Amino acid sequence: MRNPSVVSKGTSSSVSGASKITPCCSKQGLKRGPWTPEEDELLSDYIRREGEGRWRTLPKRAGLLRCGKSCRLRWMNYLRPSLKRGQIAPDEEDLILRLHRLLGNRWALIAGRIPGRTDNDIKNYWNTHLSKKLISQGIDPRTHKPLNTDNPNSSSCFRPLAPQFISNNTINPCLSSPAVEESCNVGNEDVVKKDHEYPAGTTDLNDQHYNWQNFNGLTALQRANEGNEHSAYCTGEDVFSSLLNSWIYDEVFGYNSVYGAGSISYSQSSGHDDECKRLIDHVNKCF
DNA sequence: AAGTCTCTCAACCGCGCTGGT
DNA sequence: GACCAGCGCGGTTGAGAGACT
Repeated sequence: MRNPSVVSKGTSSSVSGASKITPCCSKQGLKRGPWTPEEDELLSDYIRREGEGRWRTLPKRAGLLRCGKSCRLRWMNYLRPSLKRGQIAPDEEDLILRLHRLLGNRWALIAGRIPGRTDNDIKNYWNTHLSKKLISQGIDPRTHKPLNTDNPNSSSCFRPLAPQFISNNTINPCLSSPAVEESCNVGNEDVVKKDHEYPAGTTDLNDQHYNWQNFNGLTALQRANEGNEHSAYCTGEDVFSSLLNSWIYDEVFGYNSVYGAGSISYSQSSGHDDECKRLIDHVNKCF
């Protein structure tokens, strides 16, 4: 944990570039570091009364000497009543693995599929447990493929599934799952608006210069994850959510063969291809 | 008991996106 | 279209706790 402190001139953000100061964190007199129970109570009480949002002005209104960012983080990662504390269960771990293979390091997206867990939880758990576990099993945690020491560049071809499917109407040839490619490359159709083309020559989605997190389909997916799943097929968001669910739980990924038998059992969706086509048709209509 | 090492995870930082003007 | 404020995300840090010597 970081030492409680008060921000003064010359914090790291201001040192690195005076022209690029994050305003809410550059104010003098703001407290940093671990939150006290009193601060937690102030923040919780305020949000219970007034609701979330307007983080920028929240600290002042709530009587806190914190920046809005810090308040948001504390609420999202620790104080929200819906949060689940304690160890990650085996079924959650299995889900994280599946989702990470699909989405890569999109922790917020992954967390959106796991009730009560935050992106920070997932990220920490991945970095401290799962990546090591996969390595010990001879699996590259980044690519989810067997580690190949002979060919250190073999992983460069890997891309998580979502961007190929969502941002390109042509499926990338480097897709790791031919079955997915086959089932989702339906007539080479546009699935969603092409606001964010996958940059030519980009070989690694973890490349920080290419950020697809806010691609329409994924933000839509996130919103869908936030509680609209009951109204399936009403919006594009719901379709993505449904589609993702079917991907996660379908045997098309052959997960059992890689990670061993899962600790949870999902009913296999019969007619997966038909379902995919139906969903994609619907998405086309929505957009 | 004391010192050192390792692990965990809360918190911070910087960047990119969105929406308003 | 340009600019700006606010928000959300992924990567990283480092204090504290526990394990080990």
